[in-house]
This record gives sequence, structure tokens and C-alpha cells, in this order.
Amino acid sequence: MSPVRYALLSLLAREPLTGYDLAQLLNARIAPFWPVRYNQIYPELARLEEEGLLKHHAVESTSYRPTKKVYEMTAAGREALREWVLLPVEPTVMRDEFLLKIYNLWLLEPEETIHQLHEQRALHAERAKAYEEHLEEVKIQMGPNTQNHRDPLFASIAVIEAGMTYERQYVVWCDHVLSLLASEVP
Amino acid sequence: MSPVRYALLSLLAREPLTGYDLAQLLNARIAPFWPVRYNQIYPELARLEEEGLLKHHAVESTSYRPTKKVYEMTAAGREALREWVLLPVEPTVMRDEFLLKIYNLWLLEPEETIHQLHEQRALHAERAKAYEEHLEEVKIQMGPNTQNHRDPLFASIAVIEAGMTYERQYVVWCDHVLSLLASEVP
DNA sequence: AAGTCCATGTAACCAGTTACATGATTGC
DNA sequence: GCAATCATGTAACTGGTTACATGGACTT
Repeated sequence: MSPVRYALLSLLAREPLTGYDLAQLLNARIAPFWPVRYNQIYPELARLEEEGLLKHHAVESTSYRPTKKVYEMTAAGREALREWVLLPVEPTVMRDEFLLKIYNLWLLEPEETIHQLHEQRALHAERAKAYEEHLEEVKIQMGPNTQNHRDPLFASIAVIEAGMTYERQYVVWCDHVLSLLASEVP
Repeated sequence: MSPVRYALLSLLAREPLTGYDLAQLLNARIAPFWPVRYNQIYPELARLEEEGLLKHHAVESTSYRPTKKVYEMTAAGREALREWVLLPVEPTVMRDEFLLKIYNLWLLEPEETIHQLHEQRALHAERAKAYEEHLEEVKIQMGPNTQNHRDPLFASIAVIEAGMTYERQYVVWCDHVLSLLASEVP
């Protein structure tokens, strides 16, 4: 099945949430491991409930707002998630549009390439910083006991660190290519 | 438009190729920046030709095989590619299924997580090695003049290095999480 | 007065994947 | 005898994106 459902289950395994909350969390810049739109979320939540992996209860919020549906995970849901996690994964090929463009760098004037690289570098540096800040927050939230692998925050930290090192490495790579371009032409 | 067309154009900007060749190159483990299936390629090539970005000439290969269509780029195609390359890009969010699973690590027994991490580490290490080897080949092929940004191989090297550092960083991250898991439990 | 935030959903479209189809040759 | 390689394509399905739809309160 589509990984979207597991993205939803992954968050709901930690705390009950509404569809809206789920979208916020999944698309937040700090933990964007699986961006998802509302229109995918709501039908998927309904399907998951049909299958007995979730259940919801309605919550009347401030009078004028539509009634919220707060979803929470069932035991069956937790088991289904565990099973999926244990399945082996093929590493994803990173389909990076920017790399595809860089592959055509030889068609451009050096200044054009340099401009693109600076732009991309800035974007990734920004993301790296967002990860760093979020990591600090989570570490503070977790307290001194950072070794406890039963704590969901332990897992959060591992994932944030992955994102952070990815973004940092991207910045380093941009700098590397920029230096290659600079060192040429006497 | 879909980036598939630009993946095709990117390769055809360097040399004439058949649909089959294109699939081979795009899916080769060494340069998998945009894996594509045949069924996407053939219709897309036809469309690109209609638009005047490509042209093909038939080549009778060994008698028993279907006649090849060797596509090559037109001036208009090259221009369209250049234009696309110059458009700004949003960095892609990496949708890594494994990270999504690691996010649920707290649901697993440590040995289970460790197993998964070792598996993933091995796959990425293998890929890193493939990139390294490919990089050496391309460097040899390019000769001493590695600074010439007009040489398509200069661009190839930049992209291969991106893939290589990505895979290496992934391995480092796996080791990092493994060390966190090992250091716990007295 | 315009735009954003909460909170839900539906409909239409497009891209990408899986499966199906053909066919002789070369290597194991 | 079986699988892989070259070489092309079509059909059906599915997952994801874009656009549409509603609606009151709060901020600028």
C-alpha cells in the first residue's frame, strides 16, 4: 500500500490528532519526511478507520468551526504499523531536479551556474538551520535521558539528524562545485 | 511539464541515443538521477519530436531485431533544455521510506532496529562504492583537463560527486544511530 | 477590505507503475 | 532448456497534484 497511510499511522502512534493536525505536522519544514495534502489525508483516514486501524471521536470546538474528528490508533493499527516497519526497504533513489539541471551545466555560462548554485546553497543552508533549531528543541524537551530508545523522541532525534546531515552535506557539495568553477579560467 | 522529458533531453544533448539506450542510462546504478520506464520513454520521445525538440532516423540493426530509432537533439531542443535549466528550482523534499520507518523505531526491539540499520547501511555503502568507481572512470576518460566546464564530463563529475557524498553521509548516519543504540542499556 | 487560520471534504487530471505483448539470439 | 539482451510499444490502474467548495473569526 501507499506509504501515505504509514506516515499517518506513524504520527498517530504517538498521539491522537485530527486530519488538519496531521497535514501540519507532515508538511512542517522541520520534519518534512512525507509531505501530504489534505485531499489525500481525509479519504485515507476514513479507509484506515474502515479497516479498524484507527478510530475517531468527534470534538465540538468553538461553536462556529466544523466539528473536529480526532483520530487515535487502535491496537490493530499499532500492530500493522510495526509489521510495515519490519519489512525490508529498498533505498529510495533521490530524484533531485537540481542535480538534473547541474548535469547540464556545460550548456551554461559559468556565471549562470554560479548563480544557481548560490541560490540552492542558500535554500539548503536555511533548511539545515531549521533542523538544527528543531533538534535543540527536541533535546531540551527530552531531558537528560537521551539514551532511552523507547522514547518516541529518541526516534525523532535520529530522523532530524538524518535531515540535518543531508542538508549540511548538500551545502558542502554546492561549495565544492563553486570552488571548481572558480578555480578555472586563469 | 514533467521532468522526465528533461531527463531525456539532458542525455540527448550529449549524444544521439535510442529509447532503449536512454532507459539503460537513466536507470544505471551509477547515474540514477531519474529512473524511468520504457512505457514513459517511447511516448515522450514521440511527443518531443512532434514539438520539434528532437528528430530521429531509423537504423536497421542486425536483421532479426526491430529497426532502431536513433533520436538526436535539434537546435530548438537544446534551447528548450537551456531555458529549463535556468528556471529556479525548489529543493526536493527527500521522501525516504526508511526514515519514516526509523521514526517508529521506538516501537521495535533494539535488535530489530539494529538489523534494519545494518541492512540499509550495506545497501548505501554499496552504492557509494559504485559511485566512487564510476567517478574514477569518468576522470580517466576526461584526462588532465578537469577544469573545463564546457566539457559535459565536468558536469557528470559534479553530479556523481553529489550522489557519492549523499551515500557516504547516509552510511555515516547509520553508524551514528547504531552507536546510539549500542551505548544504551547498561 | 483582504488575507490568514482552522477544519473539513469532492472532482478532475496527470504522472508514474505494473502488467501485457512480441521475437530472434546469445550465453549458461 | 531457460534466462537474459536488444528493441519496440499498448492498456489499465493507482497515487499524487491542482483546483474547487464552504465559512466564521481574527489580524493587518
